[in-house]
Formats: sequence, structure tokens, C-alpha cells
Amino acid sequence: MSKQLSGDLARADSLAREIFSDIANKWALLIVETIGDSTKRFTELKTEVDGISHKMLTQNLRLLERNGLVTRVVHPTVPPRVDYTLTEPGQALRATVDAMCAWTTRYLSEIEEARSRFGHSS
Amino acid sequence: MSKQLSGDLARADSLAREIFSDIANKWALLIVETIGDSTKRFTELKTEVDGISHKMLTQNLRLLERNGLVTRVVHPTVPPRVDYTLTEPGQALRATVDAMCAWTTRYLSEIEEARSRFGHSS
DNA sequence: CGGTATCCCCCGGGATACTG
DNA sequence: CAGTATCCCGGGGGATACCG
Repeated sequence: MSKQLSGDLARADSLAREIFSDIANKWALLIVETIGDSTKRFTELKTEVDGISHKMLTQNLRLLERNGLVTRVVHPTVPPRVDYTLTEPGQALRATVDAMCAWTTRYLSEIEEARSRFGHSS
Repeated sequence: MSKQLSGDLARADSLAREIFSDIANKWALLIVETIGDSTKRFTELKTEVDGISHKMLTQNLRLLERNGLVTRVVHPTVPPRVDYTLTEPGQALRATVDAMCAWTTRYLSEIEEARSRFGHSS
């Protein structure tokens, strides 16, 4: 089954592949992870997702919104206030991102070691 | 705990973040997924990971090798033959990518619908 | 066959400024 | 505060050619 999935996505099987390509980029995933189960304002995300530029943030938020992963609520106040929240699909994706994050920390040392080994091979 | 992870990675907490940025790109993930639990040659990957260029493939394979996610075995034959296999860390990552793939197919219809809704809002 | 190197173009994405 | 628009540069990444 997982082999089936792999085949479906590795090959340009249309929509699934397109979505995967949209989602599988660090900014989108970091944003999803940062929103988590809470509700975040634009500026909160801007400061919490370290290193992201204003442009990349809006761009990726639009992307996520377009794919129905986040809801965007505009409060008609002044100054304006916009809240972002994960939808149910977004939450489901977040679970997998959590797994990736866990993986990263779990294998930190192994990776570090692999890197040093790789350095002086040649 | 997952909130902790989120914080650690969203902020530029050095190494973990760097690794995440390396890994969280579509080509690397698709390659991992494509190798799966088997052993693949360069050309196999080239044809199976649809749309990837020669350059991107080698580049990402080096990246994965450097981080200890794949092993690269060169057979000193002629013509040469190189086999790529996932290491244990690589397999572990693959499990999470499987989850992302499953997510994609699971929510295909929802996403499709979200997109059409997004289209005629303005 | 697999890898490296070179060329070169295009666009990702940062910085800045302006609207509501 | 949030978003859009404009400018502009660097490098991502494709195409091609050449080694082992």
C-alpha cells in the first residue's frame, strides 16, 4: 500500500502530485506546525516562524488557504486583525508534520555523525 | 510535546532547523519515498521520480547520503552500477513521508473542493 | 551508466513603499 | 496591522557536453 502511494506520487499522477509539491516545502510545513491547534495572527506567525519574510508568509498562507488547510478570519476593526486557524485537513497534515519534527530530533545525533563521516571520506 | 517541537523547529534552533530545511523539499521526500524498502539504481530513480532532472537527482542523493539517510554502493563493473538504499534513519523518515502521502490521497477531494470555492470568491 | 562541469536563463524571494 | 505591488538581484535548476 505504501508502495502504491509512493508510485502514485513519484509519478506525475496529476492532482495528488501537484498538491504534494505545494505542501512539501519547508515554509508551508513550518507554518502549519506553528499554527498548531491554536489561532495565530499574521504578525505572530511572522515572528514565530523564524527567518520567514513578509512576502513568503503571505504567499504560503494564501496557498494553504486555497487548499483549504487554514481558515482566514478578518476582523473589521481598526487596526485590522486577521486570524489563521487550521482546518480539519490542516490538523491532519499537522499530525504528519509533527512526526517529521519528532524524526528530526530523534535522529539529530546520527545525522550529525553521518555528516562528519561524510566530510573526510574522499 | 508537539508544541515544543513546533517551537524548536519554527525558531532557527540551529541544527534541527537546518536538517528540517534540507529534508522538507519535495525532491528529497519523493526520492526517499521512491527508494522505499528496496534498492534502486540511479537510472531507475531518474525514471521513477517523474520530472526530476539529472542534476536535481544527483544533488539530492548527495544530500541524503551526507545526512546518512541513504547508502551509496558502487559496483566496480563496466558499465558502472550504483545502488541506493535507505538506512535505518532513512526508513524512519520514510514512514513519516508515507503518512504525508496517505494524507494527500485521503484529502484529495476536500482539497479539490476547497480550491474551486477559493476560485470564485474575490 | 553514473557523475561532474559549464553555461545560462528564469523566477524565487528579499527589501521597500504604498493602501485600507 | 495586514496585504498588495514593484523592483531587482542571486542562485536554483534545466540543458548540454564530456569523463571514468
